[in-house]
Amino acid sequence: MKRQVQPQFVLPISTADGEFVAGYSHAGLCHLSFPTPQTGRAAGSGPVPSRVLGWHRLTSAAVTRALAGQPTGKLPPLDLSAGTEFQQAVWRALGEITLGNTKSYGELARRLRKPKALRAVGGACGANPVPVLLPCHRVLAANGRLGGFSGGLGWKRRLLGREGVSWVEPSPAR
DNA sequence: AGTTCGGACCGTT
DNA sequence: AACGGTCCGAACT
Repeated sequence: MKRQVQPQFVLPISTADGEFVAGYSHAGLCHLSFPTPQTGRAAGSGPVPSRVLGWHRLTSAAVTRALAGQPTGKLPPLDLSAGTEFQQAVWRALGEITLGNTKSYGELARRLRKPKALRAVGGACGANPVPVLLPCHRVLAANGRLGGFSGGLGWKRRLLGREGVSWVEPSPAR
């Protein structure tokens, strides 16, 4: 059961690391994307409700602080309804990993009482609609190895580094 | 010590 | 039916 929740309002977030883009539904923040080479698309449809503007202020501040390796502070309501039950469970668990700490995919799977679903956990992390704020970058492979990252490993290294976390680089071969 | 291989396992498309 | 942001042990170097 998956639903397609298209963001109704799309607003930019300019940071020192580039322009992020936040998408909102009527229920809250439902999408956050990393800066892309081609930026600027203001795909806003119609006037933006003040309630959404308020959410966006929270999102902007949270992203800026997260990029600086600081606590995000208050977050806007998150609309995770686009995900399956399993994905939403993983995403909620992501929110419990505090700043500067990490968990492995296997540990997350165990926490969800599905110890053998560690691979599926990886997939769910990759489908995280709100990266950075839901800290999927704090999920490493076993033994402290870096693991993967949908947004590009460069971002994972950058985010972890700014939080003071150390990791083990993957072996050069592949 | 480190590295490669191969199977096992789960949710998603 | 096939693929992953995996893991573990075994068999190598």
